[in-house]
Amino acid sequence: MNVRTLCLSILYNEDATGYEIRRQCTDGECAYFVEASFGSIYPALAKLEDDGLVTSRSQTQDGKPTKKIYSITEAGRLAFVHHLSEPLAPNMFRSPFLLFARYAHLLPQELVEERVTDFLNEFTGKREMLDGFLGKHGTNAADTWVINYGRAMMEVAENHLRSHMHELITMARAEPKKEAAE
Amino acid sequence: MNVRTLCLSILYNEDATGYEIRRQCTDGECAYFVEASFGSIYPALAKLEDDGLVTSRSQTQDGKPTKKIYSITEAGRLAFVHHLSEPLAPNMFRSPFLLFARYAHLLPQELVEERVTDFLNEFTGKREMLDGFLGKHGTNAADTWVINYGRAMMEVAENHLRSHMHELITMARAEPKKEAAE
DNA sequence: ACTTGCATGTAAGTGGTTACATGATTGG
DNA sequence: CCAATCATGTAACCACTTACATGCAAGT
Repeated sequence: MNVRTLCLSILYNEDATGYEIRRQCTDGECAYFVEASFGSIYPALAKLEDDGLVTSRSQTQDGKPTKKIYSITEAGRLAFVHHLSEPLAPNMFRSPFLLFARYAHLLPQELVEERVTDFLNEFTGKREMLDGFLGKHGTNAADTWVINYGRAMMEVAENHLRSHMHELITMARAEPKKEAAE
Repeated sequence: MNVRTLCLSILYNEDATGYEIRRQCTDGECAYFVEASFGSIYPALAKLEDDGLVTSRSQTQDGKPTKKIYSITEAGRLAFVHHLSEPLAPNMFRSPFLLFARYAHLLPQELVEERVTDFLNEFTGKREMLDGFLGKHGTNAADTWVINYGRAMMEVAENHLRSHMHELITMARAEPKKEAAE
C-alpha cells in the first residue's frame, strides 16, 4: 500500500492539500495503521496529477502561503477501487520493543522500566485518540468499524501490559549499569 | 531496528548460518514482529564480520552445500547491548487491510468476505504458531513473556473479528462486480 | 527573540526487496 | 518430472525518510 494509494483514499472523500493529507496521516483516524511524510506525499501527488488521477488548483490566502488543493478525478476513483480489488499487501507489524524485551535480562532495571512504560503510553495515547474520533461528525459505518477494531487492540495491549509489565521488569539486572564490570 | 541488529540478537543465543537466521525470521518465535530476506541478511552478516562483531567458519556437508557458520564475538555482544540501550525505533503497524475496510461499501461482498477471512486466518495461524513455541524446550522467561504478549494480541484480534466481521460484510455492495456499470 | 504552524518542494541517502545466478538432493 | 529444501551471494531497483531550502504570521 503505497503513498499514492493513500492519497487517493483521502481524496476519495474530500479535496485536500498535501499538507492536509500529511496531517490526516499523523493525527487522523488512520494514523495507527498508515504513515507518510512530506517527502513522499508531494512527489506522489505530482505523479498522480501526471497520470490524470487527480487535478489541482492553487488558492492564495492572506497571511498564509498559497496552497494547492487536489481533487480526485473519475479516473482516480476507478483506479482506487481497482487497486483495492487487487491482492492486498501483507500487514506488517514491527516492534523494536519486543526484540528489546527478549533481552531484558541483560539490561538495567530502570531502562527496562522506562521502555515498557513508553510502550504502554503509546497504546494509551492511541486509544485516547481513537476514542476522540468516535464522538465525531461525519464518521461513516466502515470508519467506525475500523476505529472500534483499533480500540479493541489498544485496550488489550494496555491491559496485558499493566498486568504483566512487572514480570519483565523483575527479569532485568537489578544492579546499576556502571557496576557491570565487577 | 535494522537487519544487522537482528542478526546479532540471534547470534547472541547461538551460532547460525545466514540461512538459519532467515528461517528464524520466517518461522521462529519473533516472526510476528520482525522481517528480513536473504538479500538483506547476507550483506548484513558480511558487514558485521568486517566490523569484527562476528566471525565465521565454513563447514562442508555431504549432499548439501557448504555452509558458513557465524559466531558472535565479545565486541558483538557489547555492541548489541549498547544498541539496546539506545532509544528504540518506533513500533510500526501498517495494515493495507484496514485501509481496504474503510472502503468496504465500494466493493463487492464476496471480495470483502474473502479479505476479512484472510485477515482472520492470518491471526489464527500466528496464534497457533505462538502456541507451538510455548511448549518448547530452551525458551527462557523473557521469550515466554514476549510469546504470551503476542498470543494475547492475536486472540483479541481473532475474537473481535469473529464477532464483528459480518457487520463489515453487510456494508459491502450486495450486487456482483460486473453489474456495476448498469 | 524564538518557536510553532502553515505551506510546497527537492536532493541525497538509506534500508531494504526482488530477481537472478548456481547447483546438488530428496520427495511427491 | 517437477517442486521444494538446503545454501550463498550479487545487482538492479524501489519506496520512502531526512535534511535542506524558503518564507511569512501568530503566539509565547
